[in-house]
Amino acid sequence: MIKNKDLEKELVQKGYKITRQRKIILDTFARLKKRWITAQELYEIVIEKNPKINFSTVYRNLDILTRISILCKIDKGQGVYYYSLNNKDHHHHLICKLCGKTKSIHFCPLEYIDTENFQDFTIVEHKLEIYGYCKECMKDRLVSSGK
Amino acid sequence: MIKNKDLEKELVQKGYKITRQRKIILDTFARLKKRWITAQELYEIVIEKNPKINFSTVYRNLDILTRISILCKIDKGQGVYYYSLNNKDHHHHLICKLCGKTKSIHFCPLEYIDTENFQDFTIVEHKLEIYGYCKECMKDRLVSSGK
DNA sequence: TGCCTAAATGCAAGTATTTGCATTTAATTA
DNA sequence: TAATTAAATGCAAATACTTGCATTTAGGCA
Ligand SMILES: [Mn+2]
Ligand SMILES: [Mn+2]
Ligand SMILES: [Zn+2]
Ligand SMILES: [Zn+2]
Repeated sequence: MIKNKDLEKELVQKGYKITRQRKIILDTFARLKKRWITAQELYEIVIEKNPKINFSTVYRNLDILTRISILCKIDKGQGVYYYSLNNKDHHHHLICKLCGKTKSIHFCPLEYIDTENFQDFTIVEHKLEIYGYCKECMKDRLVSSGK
Repeated sequence: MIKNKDLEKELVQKGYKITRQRKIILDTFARLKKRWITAQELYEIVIEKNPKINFSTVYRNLDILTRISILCKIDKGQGVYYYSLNNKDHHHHLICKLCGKTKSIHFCPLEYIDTENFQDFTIVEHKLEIYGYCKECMKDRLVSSGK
């Protein structure tokens, strides 16, 4: 169970203020657990509790929460970003190009890369996303292509 | 030397038409060699030769050329995409967060991933980008932080 | 060469996200 | 508790990119 109180503590500790808007946003993600939502979907949930919250406040909070790793932000290839509570452990994603389903993988390329070859480049971040078809969607593809 | 005639041949072979607009775009990338440019920069070069070419034509062509791997598209983290002629070999990028310089690397995570573990997921694409600081920018950072 | 048609373009409107700036507010301190 | 102030918010405009639809055009064929 993810407690929004813990998330608030983390924010305070990093010097951010706990605003009414931010509380609602954190609370929403805590209740959604690991479900992925878009900025638009978050906005719609959030205005139920505070009808005058602004879209740019939503975006600014998504940005901060992502940068401090409370949220995870992914591009499912649909022209919109998806957000959800981040796992504590470092991971990447498999993303189904058809249904958008995602799966975390604990493989990380940085463990395999020969960083000795990059003395002249200091790595600070990386992004790996793997796209394809999940089992179910692959089945559908085979069927519709006449097996 | 990259010849735009070769690029045109590739397009024809894949069933695309060679329009006046497309010729100018291909020619521009061929002449720029491996320099990275944004859609805006391309548009500005291209209207010199045909002042009535439309921005959406530029975007649509960038999209097609990227999808068929004639161009490579990267996110340097500045809120705009950069495009350049693609290498023929599969590669990924190191991107400097300060000056935007990029370096191709021929390391690919898919060679290290244990695909046996993903029988239930069919991989068709992947995206790896590594961000950090290049030698020069790292030097500047060390200096400005008081060595 | 002229006709035909699918593909490409132009244009205008739409979408997702970001930003500048004036105002409000959370949290610190007196 | 009231005063202070940096951070956060609201609002409106900007940016980067995409899309629908009417029109044009490349390239195949008679
Ligand atoms: Mn994640
Ligand atoms: Mn590349
Ligand atoms: Zn799927
Ligand atoms: Zn640099």
